[in-house]
Amino acid sequence: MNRPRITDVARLAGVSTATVSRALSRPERVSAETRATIERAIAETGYRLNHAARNLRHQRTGSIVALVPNLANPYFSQILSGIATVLSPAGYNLLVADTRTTNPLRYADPSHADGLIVLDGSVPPSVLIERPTVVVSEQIPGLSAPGVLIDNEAAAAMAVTHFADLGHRKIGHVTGPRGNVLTEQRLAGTERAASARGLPAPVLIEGDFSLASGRRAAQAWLEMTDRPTGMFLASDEMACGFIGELQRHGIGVPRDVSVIGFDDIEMVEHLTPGLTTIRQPRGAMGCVSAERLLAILNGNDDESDTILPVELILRASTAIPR
Amino acid sequence: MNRPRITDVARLAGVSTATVSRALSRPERVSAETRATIERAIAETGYRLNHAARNLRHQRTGSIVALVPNLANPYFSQILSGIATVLSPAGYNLLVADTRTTNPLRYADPSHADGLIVLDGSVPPSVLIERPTVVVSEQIPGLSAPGVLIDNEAAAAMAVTHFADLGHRKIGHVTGPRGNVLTEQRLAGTERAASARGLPAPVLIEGDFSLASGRRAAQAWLEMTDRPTGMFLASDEMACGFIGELQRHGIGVPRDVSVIGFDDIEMVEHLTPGLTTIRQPRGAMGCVSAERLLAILNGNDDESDTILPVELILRASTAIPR
DNA sequence: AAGGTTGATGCAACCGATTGCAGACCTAGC
DNA sequence: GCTAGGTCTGCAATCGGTTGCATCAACCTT
Repeated sequence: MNRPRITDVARLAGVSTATVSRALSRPERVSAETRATIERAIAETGYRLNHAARNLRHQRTGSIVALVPNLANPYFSQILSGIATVLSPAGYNLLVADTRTTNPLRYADPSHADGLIVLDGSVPPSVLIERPTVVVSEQIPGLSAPGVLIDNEAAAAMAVTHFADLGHRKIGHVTGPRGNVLTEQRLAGTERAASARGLPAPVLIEGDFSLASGRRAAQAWLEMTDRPTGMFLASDEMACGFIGELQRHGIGVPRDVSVIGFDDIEMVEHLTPGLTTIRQPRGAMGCVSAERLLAILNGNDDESDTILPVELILRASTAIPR
Repeated sequence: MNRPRITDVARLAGVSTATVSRALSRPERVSAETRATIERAIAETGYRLNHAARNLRHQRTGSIVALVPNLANPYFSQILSGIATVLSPAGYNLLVADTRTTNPLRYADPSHADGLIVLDGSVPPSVLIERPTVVVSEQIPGLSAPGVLIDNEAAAAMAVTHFADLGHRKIGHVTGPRGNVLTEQRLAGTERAASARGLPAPVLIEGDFSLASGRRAAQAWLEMTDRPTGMFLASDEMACGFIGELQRHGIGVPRDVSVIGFDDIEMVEHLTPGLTTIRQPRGAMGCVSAERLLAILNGNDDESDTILPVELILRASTAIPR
């Protein structure tokens, strides 16, 4: 037995398919009596709407695609989770594409998705102009899509200011890869805040956000003659690597050096010592980006960026310098 | 200007839409000459196939949905990542649904997805019978879908055997919630291995896989008069909570108690001490489950379960008892 | 009572492809 | 020269709904 179609319901209810369709999508356009008959027929046949057919007619797909650089990375999956909370009640499906394994071009196609949420700053803007797009976390140069961002400069300034408040004077900063938007913004904030508090220019070490580069930064720190007492690292992963490597060399955190990270990924709460860090509101970033995209799809959006507030989470990796 | 349709290409090439369609899907059925003309017309119009229309005609969706209990949990996102690697080259879209915020029934519908990969053992089997389904990690009682699983009992036995090898005699086990399939299997393995090695019956503490329940287990351990020297916890999260709480009370790991976790979630490598644990091959579980589902969709599958091997990862949280 | 509303319903075109069937043409075989 | 077989292509139905427009009855106005 085949799946019942709208025709079957219509026949059983003794009305046209048009009426059944209307009873489903705009019940108020159908008389109460007919509606009841139709509902009975639907129940009897076990009819269920074919979304593919409806979507074809409506020239939409009912899906939103999220482009993530690495699905296995918890940083992104928490944003995804926020996106899902908003999309699902709105009746949209969430399609997830890992840009390492999937060609993003595939989803620029209108017959795949109604809109895109881009979590990967390295996606070429040419891919994205075809569909409504919102970018999260990383702005894409050359793309005029609304972004859901944080104020990286102010966030970095918070970290440095915290060091200053504790009495640190010699600050170090481990950056992300040079040229990256996030890197430059966090660096600018670091230098601005240091100068605003009358501290000497921060010592810079280049990293690449990865754990390994944090370890290398620790080596660099160990070799310094005049070591910074407060180290601000542009990602929590680097901070983990940094602390781990120092501990291996008998350096105490925060006894010998205070450390601040960036992101507040889940694990850093459980490190010993717990990592003081800048929390990005990842769930909220996901929610807001989904809301913004839905607004665009509904035709009421203002094109502006949304800046979400960050928070300095105080844990045990920072202390007064000795 | 509207998006070009197959009709536009046909008109420009001077052929029927049927021929264009064939040139696209079965080029060998079209003469080389016509094919060339059509390709030129496609290039000129910038035509791109509408997948929604094709899928409607083919009675398929081109999407596979993954049902996850919690998208923000890295344990699941790594499985998802594995799924994505397989699905994408096969031309399928990956739809992700968080069962906390989405009604799984929505995706039982054939007009939404061609098949399901279920990572949530609590999804009622009635939802799943309608579509080809593969379950991952947790078997669902009453559902006869192929599963991609690990041998939880053997895995637990590995942990206990390791304790025995180190010379521990008094073993404790923090379980998941009683009644859960995973809980019972791991418990059975724990008890079997203990008895096989001639150890006294393990001390049991009930947990629920969460960090907080690991902390509670630590309280319970602290209050014991005859404390187990080797504690095996049924999840890494619990192990984190357990160790953190003990350290807060000045108990050294592995100095005073050795600890083994379960899962090998990413963060436990970076704890101090690094956690000895049972690694579940999450990426592989994702890959295999996707492959199995594709096999079912292509009509060649054998209905059996796939058991993937686990591995005991030795780190610094286990040592010879003092 | 004629004309104007309003509300409920049906007709049939449409979304954009795919495909069974049949016709046109060509070649080869006898 | 005629037919069988093969290749290439087009016609038109189909997937399963949606919706603009037309129709018609009932009710309202004046």
